[in-house]
Amino acid sequence: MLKLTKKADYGLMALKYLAEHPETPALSAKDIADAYGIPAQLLAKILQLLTKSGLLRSHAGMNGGYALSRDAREISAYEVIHAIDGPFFITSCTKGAKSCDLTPSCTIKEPLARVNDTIAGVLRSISIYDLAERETPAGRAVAAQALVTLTL
Amino acid sequence: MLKLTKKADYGLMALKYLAEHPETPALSAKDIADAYGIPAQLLAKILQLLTKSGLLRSHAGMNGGYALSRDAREISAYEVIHAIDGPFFITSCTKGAKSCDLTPSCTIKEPLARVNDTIAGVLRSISIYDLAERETPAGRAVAAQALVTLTL
DNA sequence: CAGTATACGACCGTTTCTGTCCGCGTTTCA
DNA sequence: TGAAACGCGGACAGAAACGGTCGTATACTG
Repeated sequence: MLKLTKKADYGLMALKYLAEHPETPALSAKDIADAYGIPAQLLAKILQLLTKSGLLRSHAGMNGGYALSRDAREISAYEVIHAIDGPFFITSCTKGAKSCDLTPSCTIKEPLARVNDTIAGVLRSISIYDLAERETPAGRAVAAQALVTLTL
Repeated sequence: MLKLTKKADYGLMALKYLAEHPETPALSAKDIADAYGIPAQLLAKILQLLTKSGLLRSHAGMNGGYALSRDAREISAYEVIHAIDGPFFITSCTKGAKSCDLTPSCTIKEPLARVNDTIAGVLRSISIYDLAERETPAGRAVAAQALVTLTL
């Protein structure tokens, strides 16, 4: 419940890794998988999803692999999660048009939809660059600050 | 992914329903289940969990049922979700002490933990009362405002 | 051509989720 | 006192999601 899938996790890790190696033209799925000790074939599929969503660019053949298609600052965690796990919904019901069938049941869904938007906003405010930042000096102020207002 | 379970949903709906009927001394699981058209036996178990967590008070026997143990304003959505689905974690790894086994893999977990806290904070700022509020005049200002600061 | 890499679909084992069943204890009321 | 209405709690089964693997086709490099 309210948990990222491992796929999304892996995807974020992979993008982070790519963001940390901007010098190399491309990194293969295996390279990244080895770096983190995650299943290579699974990672490959995740990277393919990210490629289809336009977050990565791929190149086959020797010395091929994947590279970020934009600056790490311009890729949000939300985009990554959305690309991998599909549309983002807190509730099981609120899936597009057809809500909870009949029954005026889900009067609760409306406020929860706002919560959903709030969380999505938080995720949107976080970029891969934010995740990739190495050392975080204790005394340092805020690197990224997301002001979110939840209005019920 | 990042989705509430139906149980949590049902739990929130049930508490909302109870909050909307403060006059009645107690409502049975069946009453609430019928009101929303959800499986009665399943709801019963959910309400039992909420009772064990101290959010509800139960009374057996005829005309028994459940009632809020505190004012609806004093029960947060977070408490409900936590009571039903257990500890709240965005990531699969961050479960207490033992993180992602070996490999310095999850350097990504640290920033995500903050996201986790942020979301938890949002959920904590929402009470059952907020959910239960009926009409929300379009022109009305904010009913509840949660200012959340995400610091990466 | 040989080697390396992505692309993509099929498949499977495990876990989690949802929902049901059943027997038990408790309270109320006739 | 006994039946009915209710909460309590374990066991369990079907369904779906998840995590991961395999095999094969395709694309690029040298």
